[in-house]
Amino acid sequence: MIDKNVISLDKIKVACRDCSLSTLCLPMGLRPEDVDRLDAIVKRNRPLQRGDHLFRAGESFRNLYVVKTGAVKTFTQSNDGDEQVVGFHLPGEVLGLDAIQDGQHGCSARALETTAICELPFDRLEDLSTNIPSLQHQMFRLLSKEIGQEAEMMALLGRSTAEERVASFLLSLSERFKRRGFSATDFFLSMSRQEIGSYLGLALETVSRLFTRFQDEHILKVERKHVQILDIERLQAMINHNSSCEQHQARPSN
Amino acid sequence: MIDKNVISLDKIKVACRDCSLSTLCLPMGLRPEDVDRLDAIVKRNRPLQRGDHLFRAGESFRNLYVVKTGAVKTFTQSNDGDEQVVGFHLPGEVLGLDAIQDGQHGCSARALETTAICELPFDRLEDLSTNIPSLQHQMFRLLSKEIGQEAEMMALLGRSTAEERVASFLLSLSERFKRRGFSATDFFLSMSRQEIGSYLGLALETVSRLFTRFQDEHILKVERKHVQILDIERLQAMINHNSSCEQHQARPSN
DNA sequence: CGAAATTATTGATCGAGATCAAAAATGAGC
DNA sequence: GCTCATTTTTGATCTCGATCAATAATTTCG
Repeated sequence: MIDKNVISLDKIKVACRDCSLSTLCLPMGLRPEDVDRLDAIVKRNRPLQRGDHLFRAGESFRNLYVVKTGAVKTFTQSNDGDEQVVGFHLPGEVLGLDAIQDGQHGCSARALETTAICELPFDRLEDLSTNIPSLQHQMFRLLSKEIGQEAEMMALLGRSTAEERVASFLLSLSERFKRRGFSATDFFLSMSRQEIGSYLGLALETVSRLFTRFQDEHILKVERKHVQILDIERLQAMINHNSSCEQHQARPSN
Repeated sequence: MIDKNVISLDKIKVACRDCSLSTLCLPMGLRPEDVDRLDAIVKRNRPLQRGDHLFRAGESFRNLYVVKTGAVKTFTQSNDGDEQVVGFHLPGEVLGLDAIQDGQHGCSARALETTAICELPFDRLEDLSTNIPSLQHQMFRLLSKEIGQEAEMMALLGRSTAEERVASFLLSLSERFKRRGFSATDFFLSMSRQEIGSYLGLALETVSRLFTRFQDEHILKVERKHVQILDIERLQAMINHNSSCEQHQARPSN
């Protein structure tokens, strides 16, 4: 365990220029010298353990955070205690974008597993953006992408059946893992059924039942957190069949 | 009618510095000379009539648009024709933010009533942002605000009952009208029940029934598109006290 | 003006998914 | 190893809101 942490620490010290995520993350489209300037403001702390908070709702906003390895969930908490999951964040994805507006985090973030994070002081990032037009452009794109993705999620929650939601969720994970160099069809869920349900606006039992049904229909093989997608076309058919985005191709996003 | 248009045309020619929306819109926080620089890139065309498209999904992205007067809906269209409303946009609100990412509009926008628009060429806006740090900051805040609002909407769609959704919708409109100097308790809906339902993930009949029920309970007075809020506290109470933890409030549902 | 089209209301029925409940599987601590 | 807590699965029931259907109000247009 201690050894493992040491290895992790080594890995997270990788500079932006050498980071495998650079095509997913902010450095995309920047000149090498500008990547180095960005790298200079990035802080890399020791990894979070499962359950650790990255930030809490109400805390004042100082940094954007990029997941380097692992996974993070963001959530809001209602006054009676139960939480609403707002998003799951995989390596290369940025957290805290909603807090720029009023300088205060609107949701909490918590590691779903051991997770390495890059920390970007936002005021430094703003300064840098005025000096590096391509970084400013990249920032605009990043924020815009988030808006587009959330709009898609709103559409999903507003219109879709439980089946479509779960299919959509699995396909989203699949694509994201694929882009990060992992298997698109064989992966581990780092979140519970409860958390998936909360995110998709479903009861945890419904999520569980759909996993079972998809398995019975030979679309998936599910064993606890381990998911194998056996028939990805069937999953895609479920969301195309009855849903909005007609030409929802794998666009060169980001 | 022709007279009316002439008057409108006069009004929409108001420069940013003299615009009543400047505290809601991009100029917020800018020095007067920077507002003028922003004003210089703003195009103001003649108003849209009800039903006119501002842009269509798939069109290439050139401009951001700010509603000056009137109202606009954004929506996606499914292959089988029916549309999903993504948002309603009131004076001072910006459209097109989701399209920055890939240079292509992901949804269509259409006037709900006669509507005046300010058009901001995005490339010019980017250039200006590198030269005016406070404008860049304002842009980041604008995008961030959109992200936060969409996240709230996701939470609403993911967790709430029909009652909470409609209450939330009315309160949102109320607040937005108020900020724009209109009555917070007496206004006209520019969208149909169908469109409200689509936006809230409800059937139009459900929206209609809730309007009727709220009226029976003396919370609203609704007459077609004309809404008067009689008991705003009751509406607020509906969205504050959450679904799971039910108090002694005389409602059989949860 | 009246006919046709659109939009809103109201009623009746039905079903997807929530909720309640219990058992089974897994993991954590000792 | 055993105990306790958490997570997941599975079954039974219930309910909110969708859907179907008809009517009523409003707008559009000849």
